[in-house]
This record gives sequence, structure tokens and C-alpha cells, in this order.
Amino acid sequence: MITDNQHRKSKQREKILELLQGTQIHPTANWIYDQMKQEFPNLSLGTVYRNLNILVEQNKVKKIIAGSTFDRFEANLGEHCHMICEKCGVITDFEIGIDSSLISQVEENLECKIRHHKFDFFGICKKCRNQ
Amino acid sequence: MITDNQHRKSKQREKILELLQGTQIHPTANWIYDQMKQEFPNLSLGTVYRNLNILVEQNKVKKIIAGSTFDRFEANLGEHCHMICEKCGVITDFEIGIDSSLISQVEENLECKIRHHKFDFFGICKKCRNQ
DNA sequence: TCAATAATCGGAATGATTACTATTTATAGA
DNA sequence: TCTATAAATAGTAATCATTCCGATTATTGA
Repeated sequence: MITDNQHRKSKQREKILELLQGTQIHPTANWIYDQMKQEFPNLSLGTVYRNLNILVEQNKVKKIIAGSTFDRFEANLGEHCHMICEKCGVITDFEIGIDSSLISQVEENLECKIRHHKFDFFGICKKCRNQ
Repeated sequence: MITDNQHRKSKQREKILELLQGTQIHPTANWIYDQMKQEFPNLSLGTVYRNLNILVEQNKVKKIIAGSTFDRFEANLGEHCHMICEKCGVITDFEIGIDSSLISQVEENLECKIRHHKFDFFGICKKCRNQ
């Protein structure tokens, strides 16, 4: 049984997706690697990266680029924004009412086709404020 | 005469700022390096990076992180969004009416302090569409 | 079960950025 | 203007996330 027409089943990839679906912390490749080491003692970091890219390609996971030197990933596929704490680095999801006419407004102005968008907020999170 | 309390004047840094202020292409460090090579034959790429970081620190330049493996920079300090073409990589600036109540809405919901935000749109630019 | 070939591991390569050090240059004060 | 101080530079080495590669292992359709 093949999961899709492109890729065979892989225990490692399944575990990566499962880990991403079970956390809110928007992990790095290295965090995933550390979590998996016990179950897959011979795991290679390259395997984590390759499978993350496959999952992104399959639209099961999204890559977050948030000003760090490294990428982070999430399995939350719903429309949402990120608030990135500039002190502790924590990323918090939240939903926001984006006016859908905004997209067509941009498309008309620039005569382009918008496929997706990203709204990020940077600041100091609740926890860091209270310190 | 010192330009600010932190840094002495440097011909290289002045030229970097001048280049950024004179272009719309949101250059990379390497592009700046190439442009400067004739005027500064012994220029070091490290000098470009160090000065770009100083200019960002001085709020004269902004760093753009737009999904590439490398950073890009701009001297357009006004509030604006970016439309990044997923085919050719061109970044186009445009102004958009961001409801200012949006920020306070986020701050209230998450009990955080927002310092800045970034709204990016990804798609296919006018030029690439017509090909 | 078996052949085909995708996925893995381990390590080497890549590429953007930063760090280090000797030398050069800008600046403040005499 | 001259000089001492320390910042800025050039050149190169180091760093670090990510990708690539070749040999081995695992998954799949027949």
C-alpha cells in the first residue's frame, strides 16, 4: 500500500508527521531529530530534512521562516498568523479576520496571481512581559 | 565629525546605504559586493555584511527574510508589504491599508506587546504571468 | 518469495553568514 | 597640523543549517 503516488511508506516520515501534529511549539528539524532518536537510534538528520521537505510538498506540513537562522515547521494547516517573541523566540498561533477582498485588491493593483500570504507579528510575549 | 555616537564614518558603509537607497530590487549582500568592487577593489564581503547589520541596527535599512536561503535588504522605511514572485523571485513593494486596530486587537488577545509586523504575499508576478 | 527501486544512514559538501587578526583609517585632543 | 587611540577594513578561517552522495536496507507489486 502506497500513501500517495509519489512516495512509499516510511516509519520515519510517519513519526515526523505525528510529532508535528502533536505539538504547538513549531519545532526545528533538530528538535524532531532529538525526539526520534530513542525510537530510531540510527536516525540521520538528513532523513528528517528530506521527509520534512516531502511533507511540505504534500501540503501536510508548513515551513515557517521567522527571522531565525534555522527553519521551523508546523502541521497546523488552518489559516492563522504567528506572533513571534523577540526575546524568547516562542511562536504563538492565532486566528485573525483577514478581509478576503484584500487579496483581490493586491491582485488587481499588481496584476499578479496571489497563491498564499503570511502575516507575522513580532514583539514581546505575555510571559516575557511579566518578568 | 561622527555620524552617530556609535560608529565612525566609513566610505564603504556610505556607499552601501547609497546603493540601497537607489534601487528597488531588494538586493542581497552579494549584489552589493559586486556593485562596489570597482570603486573598492579590495572590498571584503565581511565588510558588506558587517555594515548591513550596522545599518539595520541604526534603522536606516531593513532586512527582508522572504523564504530564500539568503537575506535581502531595502532602504524603503515606509510602511509597505511585499509581493514575492515564486517563479522569478522578484520582490515588489506596495502599500496597503492595514487597519491599525488590528495591532491592538492582537495585543489584547495575546496580552503581548507588538513592535512590528510583516505582511507578505506570495504568487506569480505580472511579468511571469504573461509568459 | 523475489526483483525493482525508493528510503535510509553516515558522512562529505555547500553556501550564507560570522568571527578572528593584523593592518589601515578616522577622529579627538594637544 | 600632528599624534595617540581605537574603530573599520581585508583576508581568511570558522560556523552552522541544510543538501547531496554512495552504499545498504526496506517497501512494494508481481
